[in-house]
Amino acid sequence: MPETPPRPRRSKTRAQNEALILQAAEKVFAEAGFGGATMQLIADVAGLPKANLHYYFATKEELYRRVVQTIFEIWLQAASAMDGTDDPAEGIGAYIEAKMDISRRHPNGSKVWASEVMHGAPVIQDYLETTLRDWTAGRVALIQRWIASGRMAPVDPEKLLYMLWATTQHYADFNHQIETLNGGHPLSDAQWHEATEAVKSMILRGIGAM
Amino acid sequence: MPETPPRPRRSKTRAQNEALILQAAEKVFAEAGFGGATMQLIADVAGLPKANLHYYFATKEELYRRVVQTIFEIWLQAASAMDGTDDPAEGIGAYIEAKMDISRRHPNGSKVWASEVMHGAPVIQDYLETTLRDWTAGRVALIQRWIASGRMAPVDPEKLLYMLWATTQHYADFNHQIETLNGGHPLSDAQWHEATEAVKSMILRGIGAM
DNA sequence: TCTTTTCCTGACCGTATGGTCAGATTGAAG
DNA sequence: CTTCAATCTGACCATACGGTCAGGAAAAGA
Repeated sequence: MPETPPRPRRSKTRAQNEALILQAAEKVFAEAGFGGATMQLIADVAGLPKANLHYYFATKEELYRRVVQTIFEIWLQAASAMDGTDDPAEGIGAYIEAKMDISRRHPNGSKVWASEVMHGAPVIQDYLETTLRDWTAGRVALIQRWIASGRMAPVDPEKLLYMLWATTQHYADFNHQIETLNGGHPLSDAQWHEATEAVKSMILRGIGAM
Repeated sequence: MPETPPRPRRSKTRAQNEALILQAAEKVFAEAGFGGATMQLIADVAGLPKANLHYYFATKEELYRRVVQTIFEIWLQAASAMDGTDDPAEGIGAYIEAKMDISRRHPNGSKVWASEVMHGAPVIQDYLETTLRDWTAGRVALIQRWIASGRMAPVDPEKLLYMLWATTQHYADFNHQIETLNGGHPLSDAQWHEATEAVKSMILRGIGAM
């Protein structure tokens, strides 16, 4: 009974097509919402027949679930940016930079995540109650240690986390509004840098970590 | 040719039913998104037959448009909170309080607004380009005057506005996530007050206005 | 009371959607 | 070449949706 011997067989095709479909699905779910998205449109964006989607993903719900999980994992990757330093300005600054970078590179993912949470998190409720709750508890403790050591002002750690999430994700979720107020143009490289620095300076000063 | 003589006739019924339908529609659009909402479900929530909805609102789009417009007007009412003072701590503090209050009292409206913007603002694009753009320009000028007078640090006014919107609306749009991290319980009166004060203190200190 | 306008609603319709399936195609292993 | 599992897809189906409509009920004015 071999563990994983000649498994792949022809599964390179599978991996490629799954990635293609997930990418198209993320875009369509972000632009139309779960209810407004159609399997036909996702198929068109992916350049595949609709029936082929159902070969890889049995139902629309399953495809959506995979999209949300992918986003959640990307989102958690930035979580480690806060670790590895005992300087709150450095840790939180790095976290802001990581999250702003995600907002820029994965705006669709951020929108799908926001939409999922706004609708009551029907798919990722268990993630919220386990992974996210644990992660949050750990960072709250970390921030409390920073406060105890006198490196930052005694702010409410949870409210600080909410402000970090809200402010950074706003640049992804509301990018259309920001573009409109920017004369209809997407933010340039320089403007993204300015925004990141502005968020960092306002928040770090706001928590007395500068 | 009288201007507006015995107009009302029996329109009290109309006003009542329109309000009833709009309230139900706001809830359903917030929980399911535009694509996921159905006229049947809105009708059930309102306690009316579906055909009756189409008597007052010809199409689903028209009903949605009215819901979004209602929210936008509520949203603009808080805009005046920034005026009437030459102290940024007072003006921005009042604005934060007003927006936090809206997040608490109209979470569904905030969600519909967020969803609309995330999907590219198909319905309220003209509002963004006129009313919102003008309002924003006015507040940017106000903030610049505060900065010039030395009452606050020289922050980027637009990025400050984005942070105000993001942070306050987060408590409405992501209230499900916040509730989950709060042990599954909605925020209490005291917790709402704490959150408002936390947001105020972090932001006001962040812009050097304390 | 009679008339007129508003309000109400069950039944119906065309369409689009998520999902299914039988059968064709492909390509690596033997 | 043959085999066989993996991949692909046009055609199809049941359902649910937004919207329509004819006609009834109710109230306001005369």
